[in-house]
Amino acid sequence: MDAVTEAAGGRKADEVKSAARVLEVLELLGRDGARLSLAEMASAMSVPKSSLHAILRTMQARRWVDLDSAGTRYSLGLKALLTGTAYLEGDDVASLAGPVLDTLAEETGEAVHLGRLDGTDVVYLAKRESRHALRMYSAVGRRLPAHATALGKAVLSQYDAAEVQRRLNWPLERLTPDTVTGPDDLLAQLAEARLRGWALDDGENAVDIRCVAVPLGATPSGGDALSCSAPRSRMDDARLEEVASAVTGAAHSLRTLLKRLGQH
Amino acid sequence: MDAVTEAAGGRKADEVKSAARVLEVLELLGRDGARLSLAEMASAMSVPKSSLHAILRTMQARRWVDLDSAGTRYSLGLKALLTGTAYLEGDDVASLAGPVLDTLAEETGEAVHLGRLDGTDVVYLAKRESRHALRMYSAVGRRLPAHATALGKAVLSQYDAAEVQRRLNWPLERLTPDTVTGPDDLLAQLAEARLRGWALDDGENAVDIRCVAVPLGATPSGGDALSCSAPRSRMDDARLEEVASAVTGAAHSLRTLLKRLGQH
DNA sequence: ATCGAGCGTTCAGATGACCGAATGGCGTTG
DNA sequence: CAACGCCATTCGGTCATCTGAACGCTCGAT
Repeated sequence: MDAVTEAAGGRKADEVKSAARVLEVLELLGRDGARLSLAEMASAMSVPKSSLHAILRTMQARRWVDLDSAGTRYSLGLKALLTGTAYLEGDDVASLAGPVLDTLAEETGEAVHLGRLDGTDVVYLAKRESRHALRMYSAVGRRLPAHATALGKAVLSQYDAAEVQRRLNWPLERLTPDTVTGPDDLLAQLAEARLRGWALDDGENAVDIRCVAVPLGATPSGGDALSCSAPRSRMDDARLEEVASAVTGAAHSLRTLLKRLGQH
Repeated sequence: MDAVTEAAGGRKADEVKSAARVLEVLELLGRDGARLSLAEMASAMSVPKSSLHAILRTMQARRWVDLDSAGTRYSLGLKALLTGTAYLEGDDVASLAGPVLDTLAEETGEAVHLGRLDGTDVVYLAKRESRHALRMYSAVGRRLPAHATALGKAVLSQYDAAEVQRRLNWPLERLTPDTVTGPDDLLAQLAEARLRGWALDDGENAVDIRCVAVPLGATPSGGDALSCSAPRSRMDDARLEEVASAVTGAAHSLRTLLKRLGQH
């Protein structure tokens, strides 16, 4: 029955306007690295300046946004730091993953990640850096399109074709020349991943980066997966298999820890 | 000129009610590790259930809070993860501190922190873990009273007595038997820290933990400091001096990096 | 089975927020 | 030196949110 609200190209139904705006401000400042003026934000959000002004005053008073000394540029405040880390501490999967990621990072020597599917994106929940000098960039909280990452494909491989069709926005966004964009290609890759037990990203998200991921199965909060990424120069096909089995082992350990937790 | 707003023992001036409530929800879920029901939150915040209900619906639709499968317990959502890390990425001090902390952690082998004063609290902006098995607990985003931490005292030692009196809430909260609570004791410690160049926390915040901190001087966003913490068993007076000089060196490096950045 | 306590949810009236235009301050341009 | 552009900020009328009480529901206890 919620189709009614979404139909007619309409606004969201019963939303509290200023509540939604607060969240939109946080998302805006979080995305663009901050440093925006009131006028810039108002136009970006299509909200009257005067309305946004009152909201920003409230947020500033509570230290959720900072105003620079000139009084003209807003950025995220210190209170914003609290929520991110608190989310991770309150999450069973993320907090149990620590030791597993440590082990996996040590075994492989490469960058390893815990990711979670959120809509059409994958969000990094935790990471361990590669010990090599040549590193890939990543950050906890960062989002990447699910269809272009091993993590995303690992999670999606647990769903059936109809579910995948429903969840993603077609056509898929292209990030590199190798990004898969059509449903047929993606579904074929997912089927392969399902059989094999792990998903592959071969330069589909960042050129020259190969990445292997294994889904964690039914976790309370949607779909999680573990991955290991490295530059192609350190990840030939043979090495890929090695890494995949290490990641599979780590995923198995984490699943075991989660089961144990579930039984109190 | 910001004294005007704080003066007059001010009631909340023009706050947008639902905006303030959104932030309060995030703070509440962030503090208590989440898992709260609507009724619990409503009573904790002294807000009618029905009002909070609409706000939580809005937050849930945007994935800033999650509702468990039973539909009765709220926790932080995935969007909350974005702001915390974005704050750190947008902050010059925090992003330059990485390598400096790495070096300091390697030199000392103990837990090292970058902290920032926020009101009467110190917030951890970054940390590196001790390499010993016996570790102290800490987390980025976590808050501790400034007067009971080396980080807080390091920052406060840069202000004069009147400023310190004004900034803190007297009497100071007692966390351990050794916490200083009176103005005279604290001001004496701050004067000592100013002369010596580093501040000390000797079990005033957590029993058996000793911590050394050095202020970073005038940073754009208030007061920052670097610290190194260890259990008393690994931190006798001689070791304290050693560690203090390592932290001082690290603080100097970081100040140099910041100056260089300031000159483009 | 019956009751009751707790939960999330709904609704119509009262209150407070939102909006657009107008104001005053500041740095930059002609 | 003056005029402009851009900025944050204020103010009263209109409308949407907030409110408190009532509802249906799922539990656990009687």
